[in-house]
Amino acid sequence: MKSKLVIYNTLTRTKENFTPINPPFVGLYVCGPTVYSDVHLGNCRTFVSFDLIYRYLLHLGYKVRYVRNITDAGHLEGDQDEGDDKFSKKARLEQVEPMEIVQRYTLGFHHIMQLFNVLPPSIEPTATGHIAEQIEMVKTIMNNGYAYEVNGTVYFDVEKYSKSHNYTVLTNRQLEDLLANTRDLGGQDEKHGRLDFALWIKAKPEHIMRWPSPWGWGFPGWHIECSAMSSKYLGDTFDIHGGGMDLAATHHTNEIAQSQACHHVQPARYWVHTNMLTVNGARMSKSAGNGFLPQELFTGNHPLLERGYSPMTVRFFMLQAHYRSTLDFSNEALDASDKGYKRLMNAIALLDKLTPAATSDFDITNIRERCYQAMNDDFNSPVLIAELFEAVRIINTVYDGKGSLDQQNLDMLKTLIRDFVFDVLGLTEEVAQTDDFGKLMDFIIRLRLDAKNNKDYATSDKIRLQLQELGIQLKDSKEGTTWSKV
RNA sequence: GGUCGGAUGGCCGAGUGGCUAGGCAGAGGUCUGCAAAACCUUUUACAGCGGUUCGAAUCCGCUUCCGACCUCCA
Repeated sequence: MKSKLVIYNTLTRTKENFTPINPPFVGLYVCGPTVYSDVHLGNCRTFVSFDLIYRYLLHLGYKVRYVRNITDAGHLEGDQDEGDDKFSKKARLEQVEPMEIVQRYTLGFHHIMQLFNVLPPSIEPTATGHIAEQIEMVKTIMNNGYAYEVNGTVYFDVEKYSKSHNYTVLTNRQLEDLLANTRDLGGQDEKHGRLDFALWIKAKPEHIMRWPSPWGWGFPGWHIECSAMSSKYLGDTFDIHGGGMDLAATHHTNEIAQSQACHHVQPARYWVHTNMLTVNGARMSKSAGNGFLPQELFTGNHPLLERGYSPMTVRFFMLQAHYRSTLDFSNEALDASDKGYKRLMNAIALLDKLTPAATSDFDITNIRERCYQAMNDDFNSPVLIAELFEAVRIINTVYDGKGSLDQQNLDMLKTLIRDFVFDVLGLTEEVAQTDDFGKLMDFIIRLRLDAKNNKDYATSDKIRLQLQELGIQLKDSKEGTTWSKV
């Protein structure tokens, strides 16, 4: 296993060598979507980023159990531990059952993930499917003395926890500062401490999504589901826990506290946080109204978009930035990625047309080594892509007859492309050249060649221009004619 | 206000104490019936001011600006 993989760990704020607890197995947990509305592009970036991580771990030969949850209960409007959960609110607005909301947006999420060629996780557990586990966990935390019940709601006692544990381990903040910036407890507030958060919430009479518990009818708090489900499927301590950076300060901080209070161990060894997608420098978010839905991006049907971009162009765009950097969205940047992606794919399409020579002007081993170096350095996909464009130049040069590859290097080049472009980056060719459409194109190209051989340039140009209007670009060369979608 | 992270050429975006990132765009050239593509060459750079160093865009300090989190968000 060529594994000198280093991963940036939010817990230590440094890059660390990746050493699984129980190799070759790797446990990976990622906080999934809350399915009360459509996923926007920023959400997608996180899942594409972890798809890259998952794919590379698989490529290295690890047996990865990838758990990514669906939050379908307990996520409140405003994190004040009061009011409605997001599903009930949306359901009331649309006059449907909350679980209809859950179903609709879960299906939508899966559809979008497929378009982005994001591999499904090994297990995709839901919060509503693990109510019993969550209740058990809350009971244990209470028994361990880190939670208390008030009128059917159970709160986590942050103050008590922080006497023996580092509550702010992920964010390095001072507890006093947190306290200073938290609102005053009102007279009617049930919480003992300002930072306390709900593990279990008493259902109001009108609340539809509710389950029986030792504390009466209620529903789980937002954070407890991830603790309960990650420990159920990956163990009390597992290898990697991931999510968007925005979750670190609250959700993940509380997850760690709950898990510690329950199991007396850190839940995850490596905490990985992906950065935000921005628009004009500001974070894309649901509430700011600057979010794109994937469908709007694909069709170009949005005021900020000049045209539509294909899912693979968008995936490529995302992978051209490192997952821990913000990525700024713009039409210009998408255009550049679109052309770059097509350049990459056009070169790959030429790969099968290359004929091996007796000698080789290029050494693919070096490029391969650099590709691994890039990915081993905290999954540096932009550097990987830069290396792959080196391979693109080699392919084009050989195709132009200005350089040669022997059989061994040609085979290595094909393996390199398969491994890194398709397996690790998860890119796909959006138009297959071998299907019926491709056969049809071959036929048209032969017709045009006949015309050209007869010096009937009027006909050959007509064919070329007509195809261009249909969005298909012909390219003549010594080896023959190829085509690509514009 | 607190914590954290940024500021790289026309745009996006890597990286690093001395060696070309890459993509897109621009310029010139080669090839070509035309077109496109490809290939070659090439212009524009590391926010500002100090300091450390033989040498800093890269380390340190200060300044300015920006963002994220601290209230729901991947």
